[in-house]
Amino acid sequence: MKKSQNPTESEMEILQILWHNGSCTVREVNEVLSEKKDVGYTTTLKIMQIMADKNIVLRDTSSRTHIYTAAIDQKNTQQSMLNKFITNTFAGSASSLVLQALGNHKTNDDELKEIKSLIEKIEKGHQ
Amino acid sequence: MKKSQNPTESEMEILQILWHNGSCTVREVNEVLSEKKDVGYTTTLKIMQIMADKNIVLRDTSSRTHIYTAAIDQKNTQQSMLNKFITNTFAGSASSLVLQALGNHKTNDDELKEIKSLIEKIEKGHQ
DNA sequence: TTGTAATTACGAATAGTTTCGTATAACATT
DNA sequence: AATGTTATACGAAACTATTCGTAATTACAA
Repeated sequence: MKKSQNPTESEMEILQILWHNGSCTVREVNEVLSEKKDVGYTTTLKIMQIMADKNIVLRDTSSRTHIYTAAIDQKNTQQSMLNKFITNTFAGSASSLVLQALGNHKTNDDELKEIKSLIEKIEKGHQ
Repeated sequence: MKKSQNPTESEMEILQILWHNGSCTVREVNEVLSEKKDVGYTTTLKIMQIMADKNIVLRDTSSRTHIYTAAIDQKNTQQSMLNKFITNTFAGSASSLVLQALGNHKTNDDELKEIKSLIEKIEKGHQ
């Protein structure tokens, strides 16, 4: 078994689509991708083939049109990338990342509520 | 004016040192870097030269031993990288990033306090 | 002034990513 | 069967990042 690395940027774009839509064909993924950026069909195909080689996605080849499915978990992947990002960009300080993230993005009341209740849970743990 | 790109991973490692220590020579940076990972002097030198080309750092060449200083602001850089990261990895949702970051990292009471007071400020803004 | 050590400059090897052109195969339509 | 359409496979080109060996330069000391 190969060491599972973090996905590249292009691979993440495709993973977002697969996580959101479930199983997809290359054409479906490429159509969503094309809304945001100029990308050729064979480019998307190639990246998805590479992802299949890396076991980032599963590929059902039983019919001519292959069906791709994310093979790695969204939360786990995000967590692993977040850890690396905090180390690399915020010198390991999760809280300074949180402060910047909250300070510069619009957050609705429900989300704030959720964050507050998580903080309270953490504070209880600190007692 | 050139389009300012985000620093690469290796460049970020060096920037962290410059932000923390102020102006440094290549040797100083390389010594700090060597504590964490195996890296040759000329490798560090090369990256810092590239950074000077990109205007990520300033270089004082008046004496033989060049002195490097970060030329980009820490907060701005972190913010720009954070925005990209949220888009790419968290599908644009800052709050889900915050939840994951708080949930999986140790945060001390002072930091939690700071985060709470920021949330209150945001809530006031929402009224 | 000559040698030694430290520093910078240069360039090349490697690896990984991204992109896409072309070839091939499967299928559909007439 | 012939033709056109759609899909995958293959491979190469371009680009970026990383790493480091070697050469050239400079400074200082003996």
